[in-house]
Amino acid sequence: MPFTLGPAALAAVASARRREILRMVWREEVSAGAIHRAMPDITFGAVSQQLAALAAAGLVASRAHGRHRYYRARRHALGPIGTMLEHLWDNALSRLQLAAELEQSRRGPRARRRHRSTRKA
Amino acid sequence: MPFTLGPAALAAVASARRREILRMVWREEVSAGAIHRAMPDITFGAVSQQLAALAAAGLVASRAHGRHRYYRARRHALGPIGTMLEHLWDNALSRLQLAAELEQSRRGPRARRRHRSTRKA
DNA sequence: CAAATACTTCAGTTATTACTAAATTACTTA
DNA sequence: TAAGTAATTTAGTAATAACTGAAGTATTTG
Repeated sequence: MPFTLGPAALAAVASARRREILRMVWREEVSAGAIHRAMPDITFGAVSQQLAALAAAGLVASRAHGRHRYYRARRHALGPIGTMLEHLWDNALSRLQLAAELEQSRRGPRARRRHRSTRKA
Repeated sequence: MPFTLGPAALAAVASARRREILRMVWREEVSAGAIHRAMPDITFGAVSQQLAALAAAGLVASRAHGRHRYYRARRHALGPIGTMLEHLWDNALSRLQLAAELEQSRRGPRARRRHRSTRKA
């Protein structure tokens, strides 16, 4: 039983943010923290939530080691969708599209400005 | 240039409602009205909007004839996603899933109860 | 041309999703 | 065991998507 790719998987890859994460863990295991460091425009919590969504859809597997948790894509489970994503990623045009999408698709509240330590000496 | 399948296509097939429509027009041309008749739980307007979304994503083509408009899937444009959808549809299990999803995935306002003529004689 | 039919578009409503900030859990190490 | 680090979880907020009901656009037909 090689895992039947369901509607949840389609919903999961419909999000630009989740595709960005999927891409990071496509060929190697990456920790949640490292993924967050690569997308500093959102909080660690937000990254964790998206990882949970990908895992629930069966698109990534995870492994705990110490206080880290490593994620990797379950490529074989993605079947034809995996092929599609690889094409998408190979395509230079779509790299621009991704940037534009991430810019535009940002939902939810905007991060409040952090008071940098410049203030108050 | 055989149409590059973009992120919009992924978003389009992420919706259970749109997949249901895609399936109807997968092997034959079907008019907007006929599609609506097959899904009487939503309005004609809602169907028209979803058809517009599918068309914008390049997943369906349409042809006007008289006062009808006929839609059909652009199967070749879907590439690997098409394959995936066909697998999904062939699978008896996912047929049950679809029913459950359509039941649950309904968004937006609920249709207001029509006052049946029983009231007020 | 008026009425009917087939469909699309618009404005408004609601449900869901993607986030934030903060609280919490789990593990490691001093 | 206390403090620190890595991650998850929770409660609340904002933006978007899927609807409804109604108005608008063509096209056919009496």
